[in-house]
Amino acid sequence: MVVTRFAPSPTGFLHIGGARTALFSWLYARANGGKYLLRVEDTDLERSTQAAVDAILDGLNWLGLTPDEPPVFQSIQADRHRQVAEELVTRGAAYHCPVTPAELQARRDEAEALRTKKAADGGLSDEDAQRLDELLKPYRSPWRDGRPLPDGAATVVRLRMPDEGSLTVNDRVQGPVTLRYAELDDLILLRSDGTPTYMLAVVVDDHDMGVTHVIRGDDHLTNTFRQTPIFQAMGWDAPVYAHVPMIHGPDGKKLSKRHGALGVDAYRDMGYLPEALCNYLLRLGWSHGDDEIISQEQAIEWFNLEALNKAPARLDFDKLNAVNAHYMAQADSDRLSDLYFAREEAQGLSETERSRIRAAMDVLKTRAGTVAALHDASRFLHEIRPIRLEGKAAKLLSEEGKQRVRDLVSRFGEVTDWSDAILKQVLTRYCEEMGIGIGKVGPLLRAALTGGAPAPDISIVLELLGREESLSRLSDQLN
RNA sequence: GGGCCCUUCGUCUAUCGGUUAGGACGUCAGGUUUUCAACCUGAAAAGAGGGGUUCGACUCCCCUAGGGCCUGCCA
Repeated sequence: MVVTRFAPSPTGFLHIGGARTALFSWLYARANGGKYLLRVEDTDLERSTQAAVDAILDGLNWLGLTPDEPPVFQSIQADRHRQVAEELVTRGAAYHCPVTPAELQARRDEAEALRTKKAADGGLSDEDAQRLDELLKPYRSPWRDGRPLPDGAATVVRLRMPDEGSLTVNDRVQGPVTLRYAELDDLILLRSDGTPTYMLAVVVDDHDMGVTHVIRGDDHLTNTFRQTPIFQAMGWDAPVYAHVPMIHGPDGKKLSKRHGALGVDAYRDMGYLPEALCNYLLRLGWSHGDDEIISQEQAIEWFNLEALNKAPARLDFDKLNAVNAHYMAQADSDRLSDLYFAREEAQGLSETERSRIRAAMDVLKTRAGTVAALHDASRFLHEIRPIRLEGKAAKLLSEEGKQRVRDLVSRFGEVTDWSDAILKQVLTRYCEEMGIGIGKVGPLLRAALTGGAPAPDISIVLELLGREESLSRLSDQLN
């Protein structure tokens, strides 16, 4: 059975890139009748927070990407990880190494110094060049071949990376990728305090959880070559890998807070619908012919790893907005009303306003691109009497203008079926009888009815406002 | 520095050796029109550069340029 997982580290919110890989993992599991799991990679206890865990769970929940089983917390598996590390040592695939972080840092510093020297002087003495060469090679501890450990020294456990040969991984997105083992260090499996590192923990957990397909950002592509040898040394089957390209900002640079590296909660706050965000994210780097609007059912049916692109994609808010506008128009009106009323800017609304908005939602949702935009789109339904006309609108209210409003108030007053279609008839008939274009009264009515706020067709505004409110707003202008 | 990955309209993408290189968002023009939208019609807009392979390359190969990732006792 196919088992996928999403494995965020809880050091911040669930960002858009994470949401996308979660979506892909979820879809792949669904498409193959498999299971989708969540593992919280909290091995770095310093930086992991409960708030971040909550934010990630929240975000996934909002998007509908809830895991099929309760989340696994990596930190509580530490004993198991240690046990595997020791097993690796007894198998000869790993070894204890007493070299300290300070010594390692000194190495890097020396290399850096040599490099700056090279850049500055345009060259290096043979001796220095050789030294730099040595320093730049992937790390191999002097203890890898059984040199006796100093008494009482704290050690890390390092993986013994082969010196010869290479590894080819058949990535489902990237295709076959080959790397020579000599390019990789003897990476650390267990820190000197006995805690497992990420490289060890992912491998053990992916194995223990029965993960068959790892779908993750391509920033992990090289890590695959660090992890596969661990699977091999333990005699475990490595999962199938699919490294998906990362998302870039609109400027093509790495995502930063300025442009989109926000938590998915920020997208919710901006008024995007989860299904719209999912649709947009799905189309970012993945395609199914010319299809743009893809339902969840279709996505599950169509999703495949091979159709994923290898190039990074840029975030495009215009397109996201367009997709969202589509889903807004399709969405259930009561649901949208509830979403809007839950927002901060809707807190001051009166009961009357709320019920007007709810009743108007069928119309409003086709005009607002986001839940947030519902606010402006519904402003004309607020209790804004008496409306004061200013500037151009006030000038429209000449004696002639007043007479027309008076005429219309009386004609509208006779309407028994207060519906948009009838009201429109009344209005056009009046214009015909008076021999004027609708342009003569339209702007005036609109101003009197909405106070200049964006609003739908006049007849629809009349219907949404209701007979009493409409007539009152118009009559207000006659005094 | 080294290794690996990437490169079609402004953006997301289709194309899997033979197409007028298609669609979507955005842009522009026109239409509709009582505001703002929406909507309708139309237009402009692309194979990074250079070499090959081939009867024929966006598509396959190589080089260059540009971008990204990894190179941590972070994940």
